[in-house]
Amino acid sequence: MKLTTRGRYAVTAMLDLAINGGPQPVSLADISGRQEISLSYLEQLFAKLRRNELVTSARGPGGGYRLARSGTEIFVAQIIDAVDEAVDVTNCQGKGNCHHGETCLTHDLWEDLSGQIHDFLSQISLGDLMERRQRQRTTARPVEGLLQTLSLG
Amino acid sequence: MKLTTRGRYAVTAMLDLAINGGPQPVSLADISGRQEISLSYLEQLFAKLRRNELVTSARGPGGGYRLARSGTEIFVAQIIDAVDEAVDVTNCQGKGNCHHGETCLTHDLWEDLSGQIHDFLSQISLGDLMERRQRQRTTARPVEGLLQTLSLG
DNA sequence: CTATTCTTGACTAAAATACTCGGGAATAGG
DNA sequence: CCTATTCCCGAGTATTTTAGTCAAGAATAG
Repeated sequence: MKLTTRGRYAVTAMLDLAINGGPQPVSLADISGRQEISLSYLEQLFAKLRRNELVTSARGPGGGYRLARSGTEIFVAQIIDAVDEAVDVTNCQGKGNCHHGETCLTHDLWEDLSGQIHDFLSQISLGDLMERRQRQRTTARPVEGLLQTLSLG
Repeated sequence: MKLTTRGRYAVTAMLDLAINGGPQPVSLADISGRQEISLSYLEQLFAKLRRNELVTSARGPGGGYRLARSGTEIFVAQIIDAVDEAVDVTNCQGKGNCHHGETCLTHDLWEDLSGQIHDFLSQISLGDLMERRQRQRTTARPVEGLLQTLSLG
């Protein structure tokens, strides 16, 4: 699990799709305009999102992308996994060629840590993000503790 | 909050220090040998760790680094923050120059997400990691659910 | 037929990462 | 004092990743 701007782009684009889409597809040109992400870059991202079956596509005029399923069934972790392919936990990937056994331990450790983060992001769906957005719009309260109720409540 | 290999290097090195250190300092050469991280790279990382007051240093023969305080008082988030300076949440950093207000929303959203992860990693100390390592050594059980008891229990 | 939109692959500029190198400054031990 | 050891610091560099361009093509609605 990596946490980079690319992941943010992808989540942003998917959220745009969740908000502005529905039965009718949304073109990448639209998303590009709204979110100010270059069209060609979006194309690359969506190629991956499609391969990971998070979106479906329709060609031709009026075409575009649709969520492959309901926003409540698409999770942030899935989106990030789709575009930010897993970090290679370098050196000794299970090869056991570590010197004193120590090295491998710290790798396991890191894997576990990112696993925990992964689990955490696996609990947050696009639906949750939309719901929160709604709340933020209606009530003009400052941002506080996103998802307290969702994941750790 | 970013999650990269540099952060892993730093956590690994700090854990090495926590394990192999004590009242007497540990030289970077030692850590470099054990963890197979280049000495010069370690120097760069430890310069940051020192500036962030996570370690103290002693020059001259027999010198090296010590944890600035007990391992139970040093948290993974602090280590990562020290070496992986915060991502700039690009575009419109609070400038409000976003088009439809949508862009800023997704940025807030991402900030909140990484904030959550930050909080999570703020709960895990070097002491916790050492404790876990101990458990793993004594009992030869497969790795499972690191920190369940710690953070989400 | 044509404009629109996805699809693909190759290529590129810029940034970040993971280093190297060289010199210096402090200090423990002789 | 001398010397080896160790931290300290800045500059430079190779590699990788990121973010983005470009060009050609295939599907399809109207």
